[in-house]
Amino acid sequence: MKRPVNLKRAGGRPSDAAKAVAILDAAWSLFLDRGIAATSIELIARRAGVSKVTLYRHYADRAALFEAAVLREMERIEAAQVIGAPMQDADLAGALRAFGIGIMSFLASKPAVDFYAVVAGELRRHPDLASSFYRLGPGRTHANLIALLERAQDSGQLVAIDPATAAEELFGLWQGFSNFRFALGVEIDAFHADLVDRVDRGVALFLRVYAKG
Amino acid sequence: MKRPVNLKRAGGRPSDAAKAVAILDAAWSLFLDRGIAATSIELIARRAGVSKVTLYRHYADRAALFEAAVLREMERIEAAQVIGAPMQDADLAGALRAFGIGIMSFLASKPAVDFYAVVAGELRRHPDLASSFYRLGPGRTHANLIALLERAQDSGQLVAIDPATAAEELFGLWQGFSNFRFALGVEIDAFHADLVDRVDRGVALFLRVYAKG
DNA sequence: GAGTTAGTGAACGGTATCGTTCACGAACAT
DNA sequence: ATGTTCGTGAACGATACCGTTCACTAACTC
Repeated sequence: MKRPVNLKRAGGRPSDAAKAVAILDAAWSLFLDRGIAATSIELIARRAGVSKVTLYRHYADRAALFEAAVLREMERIEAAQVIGAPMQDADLAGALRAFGIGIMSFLASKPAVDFYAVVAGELRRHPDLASSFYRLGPGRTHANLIALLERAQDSGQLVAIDPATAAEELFGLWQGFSNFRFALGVEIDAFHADLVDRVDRGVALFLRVYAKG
Repeated sequence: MKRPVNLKRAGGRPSDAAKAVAILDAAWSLFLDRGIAATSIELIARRAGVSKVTLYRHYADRAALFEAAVLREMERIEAAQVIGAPMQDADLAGALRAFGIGIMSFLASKPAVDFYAVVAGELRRHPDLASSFYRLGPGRTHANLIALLERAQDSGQLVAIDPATAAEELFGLWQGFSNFRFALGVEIDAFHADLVDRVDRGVALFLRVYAKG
């Protein structure tokens, strides 16, 4: 029991929160540059402008620091996400369009692409992080899209189909082969340029098949 | 100039090719277990049952060994792939169905999922390998599917559309959210169970919109 | 002021890795 | 038999990293 945390924490020099975030910033940028396994604690401390002792005071060890960095990035991404917000879907096509633009812009954004590049190789060895990632990412998107489609069915705008299947199809129409582009970091500018048209084409095709009346 | 390769290679003990493949086998299995950066040369040599000197005689350094392992795995995968083979497409639906089943079975197969898990994090730092991967993988699939659709257009089975766009849409219908499942290694059994139905649904939806007549 | 905690820079012991070298035996061609 | 190459096991020097300790200063509470 080295540090009796939360025990008689009365006086003493206050912990510098800015250093904690500097450490996470440094760690994340190094993860991007050279990968997780190839990034040493010493290098992180140096780039953060912090002594190694300070780093170890904030994060118990390599693994704890890694998890903290990944979780912070997840939260950032989650906070920046506006997809699936409860929207007025009087106009179903408009709602789908907005949803598609939101999710595809997000997937093609630098934070998302970077995040994926960092954690992709590591997730298989961190099942807890992998499931968190799945829930916050594709799982949530899928659920939100299902909910949207169900509301449209309830209001008689869509024919009766399995919403989960339909949601996969619609998302697939938007995504196409682009998941490979995101993973490899290629042709992303071109994707952005075509994004809105791509989403509109997907919505149009989807509604031509599933719209009622 | 340590080893004047291909110079007066007359006598001498023959190089043991089996050891070279044993090294690649060991390297790949270790890459899968612990990741590329966390796998040491010494460990690879030990698992391959080979001395470190022998390893260095076959592969100049870490990077060369890594590239050799990845390239061999690419070739294996390419050899096992039968997608896009010239097929009789009197029956367009049947041709699309066969194509879809082929490509989606492949993407969900263990070698493909494993390959992706190993190289995903590393490709961003190996642009040459990344472009090779893109060409052999999604690029080739896309091109083959485009060719198939163009033939269908020429024979009057499809309405006039941009084949590249249509190919993306069709592939997207097949894939849906499954790229995330593959990358995370989750729900792959369930995907296999539903694979044929999924492909058929995609083909049906696609043809309902684009089939002529 | 006293007491307590945060932070620094430097150094520690221990371990691991890289790529190489050495002496030696094994397998081939001539 | 001779020469040449392949392979082994062991050790090498160099470097890097981990997580900790030390002596010291800085910042805060009481």
